[in-house]
Amino acid sequence: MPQLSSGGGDDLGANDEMIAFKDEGEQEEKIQENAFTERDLADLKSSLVNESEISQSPNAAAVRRGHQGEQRGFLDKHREHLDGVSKQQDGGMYKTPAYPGYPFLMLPDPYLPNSSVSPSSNKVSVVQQSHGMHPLTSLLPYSNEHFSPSPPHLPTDMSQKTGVHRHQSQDLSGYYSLPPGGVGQITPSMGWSPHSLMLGPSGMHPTGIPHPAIVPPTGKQEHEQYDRGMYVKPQVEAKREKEPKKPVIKKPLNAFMLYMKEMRAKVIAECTLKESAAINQILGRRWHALTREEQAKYYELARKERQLHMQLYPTWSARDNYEAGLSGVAGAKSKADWGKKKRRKREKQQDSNTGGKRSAFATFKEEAAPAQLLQI
DNA sequence: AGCCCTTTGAAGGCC
DNA sequence: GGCCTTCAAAGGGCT
Repeated sequence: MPQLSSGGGDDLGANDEMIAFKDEGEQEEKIQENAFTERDLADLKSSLVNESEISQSPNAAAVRRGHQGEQRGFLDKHREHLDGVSKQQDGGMYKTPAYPGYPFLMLPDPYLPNSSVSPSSNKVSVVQQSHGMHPLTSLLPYSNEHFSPSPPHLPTDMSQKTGVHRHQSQDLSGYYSLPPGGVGQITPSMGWSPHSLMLGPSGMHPTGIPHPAIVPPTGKQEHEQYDRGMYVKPQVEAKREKEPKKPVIKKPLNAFMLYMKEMRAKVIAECTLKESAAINQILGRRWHALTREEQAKYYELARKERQLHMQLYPTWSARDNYEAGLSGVAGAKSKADWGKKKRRKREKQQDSNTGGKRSAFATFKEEAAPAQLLQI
């Protein structure tokens, strides 16, 4: 198993090493990249705005009018934001060998009505929270309060599955100590956020530690009906409750996913876009435009997420969610459906290899922003 | 209702 | 070890 082969150290993030970008002329390239990103974002935005204008968006014209300034403002803000982060993390993970603990501690009140941890947060609270918040807030539920140096609920030997061994990582308490004033930019909308404390019974880890990675088998985590104790059972779910199913433990988010969670709202606000596919494209490009240090922040976060996940669910394997087809909305897909999906994907790939049917979005991409969009 | 699209990264299986 | 596949989030679009 890969985990085993990681050398047994506490570095579960062996794979979190930074992607080696071109070293040659890197700075220049980075600058060009940023400049390009601006241009490119403008292209994408304007094409998308045009498109939405056509499709009767009443704000589209106004958006386009304020387009240039807005974009400029956003990029500046973005840089300031990142600068701020860098400053906050000065002496952080790459300067200090022993990572002193993350400055992640502004605890947003998850119970505030406007908090983006609300079920509808991603739809409504488009402008907010990301600033001044840090993704690691999501780790708060696993602070010292829950984690004693040797969690009593964790067996010394985690291996329960044959061939599965998820080693016990080092004392995490150091990671989750709460340095005074250590306020990062935590987005409460990120997966492992304090609101997970409100998880219903199905979101409760057997150890008693609630975890957002555990979602009811009936649906996507993002629906978050368990939020703030305001959970009201939809009929369908009430039905399903009759036949108890195993709670779903989701994969921990990787660095890019964490980045997306944090930045999505910003991009949506700035670009007046909602289509996730387009947003994700922009985010993907921005991700590449980040400096190594900036990316490192997210790799580190992701590493910690994995560590926690591993400690909480030592026997969990990513494979667990494969055949169950648990990522679907219904969450109750049959193996047959899963097989179908697999086949479809294979066929799709074959199609693309043989110049088969292309997605509408791919077509749109090429029409909207020809060569530039695909660069970086 | 449920899948698709789109992104990157992690993990697991297969050869 | 390299390659391939699946899943993680998100939400509009499409069937």
